[in-house]
Amino acid sequence: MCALSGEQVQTELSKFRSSRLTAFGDLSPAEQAALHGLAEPYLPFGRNEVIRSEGQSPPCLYHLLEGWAISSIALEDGARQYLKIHLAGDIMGAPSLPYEQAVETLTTLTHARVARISLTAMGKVFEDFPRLAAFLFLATQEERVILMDRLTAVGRSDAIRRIAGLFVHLHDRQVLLGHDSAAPIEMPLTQDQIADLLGLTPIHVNRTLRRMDVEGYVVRKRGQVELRRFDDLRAMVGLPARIIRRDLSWLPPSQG
Amino acid sequence: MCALSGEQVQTELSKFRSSRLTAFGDLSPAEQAALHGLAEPYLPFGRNEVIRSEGQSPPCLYHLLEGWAISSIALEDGARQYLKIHLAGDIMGAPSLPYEQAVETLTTLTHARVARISLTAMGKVFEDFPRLAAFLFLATQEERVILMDRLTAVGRSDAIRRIAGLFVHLHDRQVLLGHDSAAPIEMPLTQDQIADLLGLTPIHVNRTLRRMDVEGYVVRKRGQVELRRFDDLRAMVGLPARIIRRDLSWLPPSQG
DNA sequence: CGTAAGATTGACAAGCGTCAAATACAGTGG
DNA sequence: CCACTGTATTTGACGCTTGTCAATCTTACG
Repeated sequence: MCALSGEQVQTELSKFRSSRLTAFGDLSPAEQAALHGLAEPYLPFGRNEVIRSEGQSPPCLYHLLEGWAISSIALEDGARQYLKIHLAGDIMGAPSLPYEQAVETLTTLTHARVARISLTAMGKVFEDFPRLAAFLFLATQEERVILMDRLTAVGRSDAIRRIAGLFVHLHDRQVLLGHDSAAPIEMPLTQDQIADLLGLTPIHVNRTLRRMDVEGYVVRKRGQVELRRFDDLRAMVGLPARIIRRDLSWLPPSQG
Repeated sequence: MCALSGEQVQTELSKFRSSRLTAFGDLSPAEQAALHGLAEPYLPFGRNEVIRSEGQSPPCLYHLLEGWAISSIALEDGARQYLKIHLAGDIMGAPSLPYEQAVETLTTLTHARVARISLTAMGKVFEDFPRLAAFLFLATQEERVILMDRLTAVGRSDAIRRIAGLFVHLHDRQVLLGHDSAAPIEMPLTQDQIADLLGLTPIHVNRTLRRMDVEGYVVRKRGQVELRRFDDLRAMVGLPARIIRRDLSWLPPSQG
């Protein structure tokens, strides 16, 4: 069940990047060990390869160890909506867990390493590590807010603001992963893909990117974008920066 | 902390509608008791009253016992995006839990009864009722998928399909709450509100609704909508019906 | 050096937004 | 019972953002 569509399986046990969860609090050694226990041997993928398609049954979980990936939903008329950009450390496929069939297609954007996550191991986390389970719960709420902000952007702002929002979002996430805040952000998406992410057409994305370039908001380079006037870009988005809460004293205590 | 903005507090202990969670599996008596223990005395609200505003700190959880409510995010330019319609039984405010300040504003659409949910009681659920915690985790993933489908609709379909999607979605949820599948659906939203929900203008919503009426898709009544040609409406949306998975054997066993 | 993917540009059309005003409707008070 | 009033719906005219179609250009890479 849940076979990966790659060819060969690597056996190196990967280091579980837990940056997304440690944002809420430090993990005990036992909790870290539990997280490590989730990951199975990883599979290597090339660029633009499908990790798993929507409709696959039963759905399962994946851990992105290295590289970029993206999740999408296809409409029957052939249109495609990109939902989330996955960076190294992300858990992928969780939205499909409650359903008979996978909801989203997972595709690599770059070369990537992906490990399947055992569902029973995930069940064990809820049983033995309540605080870790609560962290997973909170991380899912965070994902929900990211989607809410995206929906707000797509529903209520024009092309330039949506693109600004995308760049600011990617900037913030890459800084969290340790990138220099002033450095250009990595941007391996094509204009076609940006269009499917923001509910636009590639032609209009092109027009708008060019305008942002001319007006000095961004400098486009090969595979990356330099953000000038960053404060102007963030202000343009029209949404507040989301600040993670430090006081989570209502959570259960750490185990081990 | 987390005071409700209503005036008087009622003390009747409400029955916790757990329809959203029992979709995943039956709850043991102890689990049901734990759920009941979450709810505090409830507050009555009138129509179009704010339950809590975005920015409130610290954010907390609410249980909608009766009536309709809706969550929204405001952009700085005054635009507003409605995110989710809440029906009786829904837990509201969860997306804000990881953050310093509440992300979404909660407003009633009809007369409503709302109970605050204690955060420490919620923490206890993770500690003592892992299976229930996993149900909450899955329910959150479900909410995520609902948002993903909405984003797909707003990003990649025209006005009539978005409205069809809204009607089909409300139909399905009301059937889950025990309504007759063939009966007209309850629809207390104004056209302005439908516009803010779907990323349109009220004028265009009006034009499109009228067209749907003329073409025999819907019959509009006072506060409700009768869906004719339901299969055509569902097909128009272009997304598959999402079927909840029965086999959740990977979850921890029931307590008590 | 050839080829394909991606980016760019132009012309045109359409869906949707904006502005403004009229109409229907429910609830209220006299 | 009937004006009164605010809210919601409806309609029209017009324009802009964005989409569509088609072609060209650039770049990466074998």
